[in-house]
Amino acid sequence: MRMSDMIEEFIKDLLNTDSSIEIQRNDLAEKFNCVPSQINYVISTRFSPDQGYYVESKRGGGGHITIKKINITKSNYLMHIISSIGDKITAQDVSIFISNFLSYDMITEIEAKLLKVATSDNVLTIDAQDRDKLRANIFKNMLLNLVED
Amino acid sequence: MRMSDMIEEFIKDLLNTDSSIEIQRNDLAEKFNCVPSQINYVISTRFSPDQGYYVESKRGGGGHITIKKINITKSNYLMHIISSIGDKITAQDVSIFISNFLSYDMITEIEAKLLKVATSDNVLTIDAQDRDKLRANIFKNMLLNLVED
DNA sequence: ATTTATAGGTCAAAGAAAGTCAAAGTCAAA
DNA sequence: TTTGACTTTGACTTTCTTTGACCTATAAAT
Repeated sequence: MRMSDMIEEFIKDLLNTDSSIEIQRNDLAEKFNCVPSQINYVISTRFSPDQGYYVESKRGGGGHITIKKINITKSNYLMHIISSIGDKITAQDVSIFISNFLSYDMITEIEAKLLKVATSDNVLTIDAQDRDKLRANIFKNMLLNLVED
Repeated sequence: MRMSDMIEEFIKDLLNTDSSIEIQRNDLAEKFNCVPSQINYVISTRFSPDQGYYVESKRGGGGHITIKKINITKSNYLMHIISSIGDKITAQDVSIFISNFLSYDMITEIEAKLLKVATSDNVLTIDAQDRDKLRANIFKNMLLNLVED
């Protein structure tokens, strides 16, 4: 298992008992035997606002990083996501969204699989230049259909 | 015996003990003394959706290829549908399939909507010649993931 | 006030995998 | 014996992760 994944898991575990946590970058880096900037990498790729997290930090003595899990309603969240997606999206970004929908219990496992499959690189067998555009279109339209009516 | 056949056999052996496996392309290539892209060839010719396999992968450090074998006996009907669909399908035919699934209570309303929207003409914004082919691919892969596992 | 120690932030390069595509090879059937 | 489907190979590309050098902000000490 990748180091990034382990760190991500560790943080998500913390967030499971507490919706807002405070970590110390250097401590965490030491715990996982990695460079401190690795923590930034994990946070920026797995705990972005789009993913429903709010992050703030403070430098200097007693510095720390606070990560908060935001709670929003399903249709609000979905609508927000839909409008935030531009006319292109990568498979990775889709996958981030999906794991968040899951962690918020907004969709079922099967629905997650359907979303993932219908937008995956393997399945979208067209020129790479056009793929992200097509993917955004499919994804947004599928999401629209998940918004409660 | 052809190398492709040996690799195919090897992977199928793995899948016999485990319905979902994760391989490392380079490792496997090394094991068989072939170029890595040979693995892609084997996967694309022997582990397609029509053959009951779902494939996904991730690049970069810690990258891997996941191959999932769908349990055919559990969902003969769906597998039959999947393999009966050629490499092209129209939106109309998809829609017929979907209403059948619904009337047999094989899928939920939401799943039906997801299937429909992900394969609709409006959403598949590519040249008409390629659309039915892409649609078949998306549809089959989505169905594969509805097969209970 | 200024300095020093203590955090965290940024960014780009290097590394680690996998994907693509087309050329070249093989082999059986026509 | 030519053709065409299938296979093998490798150069090149893309994606994701790890690492480290350098930068900035804050607090504590002087």
